[in-house]
Amino acid sequence: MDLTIAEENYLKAIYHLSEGGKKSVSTNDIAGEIQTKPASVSDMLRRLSEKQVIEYRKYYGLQITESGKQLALQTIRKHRLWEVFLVDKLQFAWDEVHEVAEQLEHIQSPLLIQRLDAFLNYPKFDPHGDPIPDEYGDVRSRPRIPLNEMNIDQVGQIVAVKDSSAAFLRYLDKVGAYIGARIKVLDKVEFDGSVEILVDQKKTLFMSKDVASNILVVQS
Amino acid sequence: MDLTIAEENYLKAIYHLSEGGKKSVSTNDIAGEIQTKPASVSDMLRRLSEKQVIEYRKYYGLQITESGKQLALQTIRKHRLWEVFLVDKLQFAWDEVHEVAEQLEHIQSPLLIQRLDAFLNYPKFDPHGDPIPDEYGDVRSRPRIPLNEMNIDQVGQIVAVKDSSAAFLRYLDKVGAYIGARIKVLDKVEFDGSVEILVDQKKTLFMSKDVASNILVVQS
DNA sequence: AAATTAAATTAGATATATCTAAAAAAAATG
DNA sequence: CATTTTTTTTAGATATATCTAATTTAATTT
Ligand SMILES: [Mn+2]
Ligand SMILES: [Mn+2]
Ligand SMILES: [Mn+2]
Ligand SMILES: [Mn+2]
Repeated sequence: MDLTIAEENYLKAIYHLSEGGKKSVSTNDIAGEIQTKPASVSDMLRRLSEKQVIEYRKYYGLQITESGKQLALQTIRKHRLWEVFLVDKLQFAWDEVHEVAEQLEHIQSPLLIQRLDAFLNYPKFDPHGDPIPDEYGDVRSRPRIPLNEMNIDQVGQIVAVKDSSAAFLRYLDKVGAYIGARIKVLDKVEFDGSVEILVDQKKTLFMSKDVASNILVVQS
Repeated sequence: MDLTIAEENYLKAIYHLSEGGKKSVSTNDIAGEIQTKPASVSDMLRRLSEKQVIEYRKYYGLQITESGKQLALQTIRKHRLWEVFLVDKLQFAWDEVHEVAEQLEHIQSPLLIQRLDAFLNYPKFDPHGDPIPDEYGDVRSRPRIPLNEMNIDQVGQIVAVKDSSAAFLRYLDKVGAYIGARIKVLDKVEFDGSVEILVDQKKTLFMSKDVASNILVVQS
């Protein structure tokens, strides 16, 4: 029982919103996530429910089913593998890959994904630091916290970004914050939550709380 | 003015049928080529005509326009580049690539194709020996003839296949006829048009006229 | 608790893409 | 050249996916 491209996009959005720590996923949330109107979402929820990838009671809410979760994870797996391909093999910048991966993730061919995975040397994370689910849908996720939650003098390493928009990623390129960079918190401003960090033991950076909260780190 | 995936598939079929040396392309031909019903074709011809990629008069026939030809060539370019990628980089066999390339050819990203072309080292031919149009739609086609039109004692090289079906390609694999192989015609049977050839100066092969007519060679 | 506001769904429309069955036009046949 | 056959198109139906506007349900406020 296959999903259409639209259904895959909706299901992926639902999965992301579900995992995003929100108690319940609303019709408006989904509409916001995939740039569509709530009326269209209601319609799609009915269809996804018929295909048993979500459980849905009108006006109450929805829950992704186990099979829905597996399908979403496979689409995410494909999306992230293609992103690695674009960056590692075709020299795309990390802010240029999203739209193309959004298309490539819908290509149907198990053999293709298996071979692509091998060709890329079984990567565990995509260019934005997000984990790549394996073929069984297992995700090995590292414990990671937003940079703004670190305390003064603590050290760590940037491992991912929460916001993958081109604007944010280009800003990070510009200031020299990249995945893998070692950082130390030099100062935190109580008033607005902004932070000052040392990158790679040589460069000092100021950033707003908003920016810092979209940078994910592992402490060391 | 963009085409949908279905429109791209129809236009590609029309282009192939037009180039195939046929004087005129019929509704039934198109239906046969893309596995659909003539009624659906009529409907699509009206739409392609509105988008000015074909000139179409009901019951009379159709002609692909210059802009239609360019669009078809770009889709063909993408299809063949992806085929090269699948075979050269992901170790697909030449009989496994068509279905996947049929999907990949519709991915929209000029940058992707430009980078893919460079990554593959600007290949001129796909795994079936078909020429890859350049980004301006120019095709450098070699003069090539069906193997069954060669005469006894003539020598040449296999450069392409006319039929790219998995069944035919697997047969060629089995008997050891591959693109690039040097051949010599040892014998031709007048009665049924079958031929006997020597491959790479060591292996002798018998093949029916039907098989030979689907193998394209350059004489040397 | 009634009234208001917000969220979600339904109704009805449009666009794409396909099909079967019927009708129309063109081609082939005697 | 009239008749039959084939080809092509149209009519009408179905499925997907989206929208706006109207309605319904739930949540919030007074
Ligand atoms: Mn997508
Ligand atoms: Mn990513
Ligand atoms: Mn295709
Ligand atoms: Mn090919």
